[in-house]
Amino acid sequence: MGRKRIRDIRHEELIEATITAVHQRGYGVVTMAEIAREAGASAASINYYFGSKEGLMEATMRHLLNKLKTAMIEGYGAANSPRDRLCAVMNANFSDGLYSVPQCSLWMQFWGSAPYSKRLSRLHRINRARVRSHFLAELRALLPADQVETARQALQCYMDGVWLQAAQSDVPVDPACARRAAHDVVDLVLG
Amino acid sequence: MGRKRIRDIRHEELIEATITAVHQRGYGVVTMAEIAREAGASAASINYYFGSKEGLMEATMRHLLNKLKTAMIEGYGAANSPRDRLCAVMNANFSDGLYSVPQCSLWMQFWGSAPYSKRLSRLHRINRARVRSHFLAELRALLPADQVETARQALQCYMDGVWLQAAQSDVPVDPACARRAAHDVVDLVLG
DNA sequence: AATCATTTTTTAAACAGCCATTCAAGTTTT
DNA sequence: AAAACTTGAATGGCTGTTTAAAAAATGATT
Repeated sequence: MGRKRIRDIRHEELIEATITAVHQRGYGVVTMAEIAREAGASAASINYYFGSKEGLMEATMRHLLNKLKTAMIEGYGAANSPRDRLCAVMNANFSDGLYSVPQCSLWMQFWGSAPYSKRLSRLHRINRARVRSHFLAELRALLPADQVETARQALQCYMDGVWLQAAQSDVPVDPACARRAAHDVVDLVLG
Repeated sequence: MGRKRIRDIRHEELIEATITAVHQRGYGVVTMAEIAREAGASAASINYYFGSKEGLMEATMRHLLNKLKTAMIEGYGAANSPRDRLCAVMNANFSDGLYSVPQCSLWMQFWGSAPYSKRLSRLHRINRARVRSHFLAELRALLPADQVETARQALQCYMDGVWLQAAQSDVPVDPACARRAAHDVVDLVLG
């Protein structure tokens, strides 16, 4: 039990430091030394735990994707109408623990880097496919077949767009407010 | 007359090469040498014409922003109802000359880098404000006041989201198709 | 047309700096 | 004692930028 403790603690610390440091300095520019300083560790220890810079980035992305997945599953279970389940997907993306400027910033930087890394683009593809199929499943129960795809694109692109905007905000964003706006958009799309 | 020719030719060549090279390799990773090779020139000549790597990037962004501005003004003049003008803004963003994978890719990378560069973030802010005010002006004529802001966000975020998606596509995108989808979304939002 | 001084354009090579990664030598924990 | 953890320092490679010198274009003068 104790054997695994330190390893887990360092993993979390370094991933949190990565989120902060990447947000502050930019994905392509941030250095191992900066991330290490943010975590109060040394650059060498990052390689000890993650093997390489890319390994750290992948682990950080996995961490965020897991948070998203968890939030989604949680909200999905509580909802019991198609419309509520649609909103649950939105709520997950705009949940308190996920929808913050540093995390949206990181997400956007990952989007930018994904096309150039096999490992990152795989994660990206999987996540996008999951969101997509959730949307489709609910929309099919609510709209005529020929409107489903338009509605899905509108909702999914809206979600991405909001994150993109949040990533560039220089003031903190308000998750509750974003959720309310998202519900308005859902209602708008459902007519 | 002939005096200015070479300078202008090189500017265009290098900017085109930048779009291609950044799309292929990524904004944060692409090197001066790679861009130069793409243009059939030397890295030193880039500095001769643009002063620095950042100068080249700024010039490239300005080039794209100008294309967008031109396309927008053009379509705006031809439209003569609020709804058509809304579509004109969309059409500009999805016009044949602008809506391509490499250019969307560049745009996304630009979004990611903007927060870390005074010069780039200024360009970004100006462009976003222009789109925003165009949307608001038309929506005010079409919707009750309390729905205008929701509708604007839905449309603007949708636009950004579609670009984001295009940037990650590994097959060419279809501008005409994107415009049609955008019109559907406009109609959806207008009810 | 031909010459030649001047300006503009081009690049190879040198420069200076930075960074991810490795490694050996320590420290701490089990 | 063994295993796990930590890091300072060395390594090797790569990058943007500068420089100096050559090549090409230009324009004035003959």
